[in-house]
Amino acid sequence: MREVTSLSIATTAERTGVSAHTLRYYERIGLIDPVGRDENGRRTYRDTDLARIDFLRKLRSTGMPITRMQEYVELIRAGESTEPARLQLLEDHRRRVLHDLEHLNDCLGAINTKIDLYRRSTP
Amino acid sequence: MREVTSLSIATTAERTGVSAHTLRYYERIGLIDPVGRDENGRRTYRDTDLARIDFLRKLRSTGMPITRMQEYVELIRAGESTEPARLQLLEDHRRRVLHDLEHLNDCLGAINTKIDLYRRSTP
DNA sequence: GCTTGACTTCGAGTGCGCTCGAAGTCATAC
DNA sequence: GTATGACTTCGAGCGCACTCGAAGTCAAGC
Repeated sequence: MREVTSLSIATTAERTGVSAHTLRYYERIGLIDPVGRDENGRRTYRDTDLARIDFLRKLRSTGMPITRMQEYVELIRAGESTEPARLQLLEDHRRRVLHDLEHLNDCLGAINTKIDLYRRSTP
Repeated sequence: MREVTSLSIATTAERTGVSAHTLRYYERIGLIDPVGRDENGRRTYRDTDLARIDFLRKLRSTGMPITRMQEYVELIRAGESTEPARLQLLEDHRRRVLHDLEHLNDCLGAINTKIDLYRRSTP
């Protein structure tokens, strides 16, 4: 038996780390294109869907707001001509991520300093 | 004229990047010890208050929940004997920050890959 | 002496991103 | 045939961390 390319919402939830509730929500708000359905009307997810979800998850978990993500997928739907705009959007987001990395590192420094302080006073 | 060590809430807000509303909120929920007051009952912040606020801000902006921060300041209030517990709390948080840094870097890679892809197809 | 504006308290409101629950359908297992 | 359990839709609810607004006080400027 081969690996099937069509997964249930439960399996998709498990594999992507996005709850079934959230998967439906993402579809509802247009973040995910309507996925396929089986003969019983149940959602079926393909590898390409999974890939999309994974990437969206990465955008989300790096702090991109839902509305921004909606813009992004709108651009995808609008066709190839929007590639420069998509590039722009991702580059903007990358700047944000780089900034966050810097900030996190900065804060890490302060936390380390504090930890060292406690270590010295409580050996 | 020397730098005064006693700042208004507005100046403190400006210097720390925390709004006056939020400063009062933090005090209300016990994150900041009650600060001094001038003869008119207005809050006055000292350098030590600023330092505390700055550090709390760093904890907050690295994802520590308010409740956790409350635990931390409770430990400080409870005296020196809680230093090991504070150390523990900060070390736990550092682990979290390190994990987040890793995650952010990971996502950055995916974003970069996508950007490269768009750059290639839209030269 | 009145306006301005920065402050005070308090509780209520907001925005985001889920998260949940109710009520219903369907297919397989027993 | 009925129980189980995974799914469906839909709208409502939630938790977090602020954020705001109303109503009042006070001091300084004009």
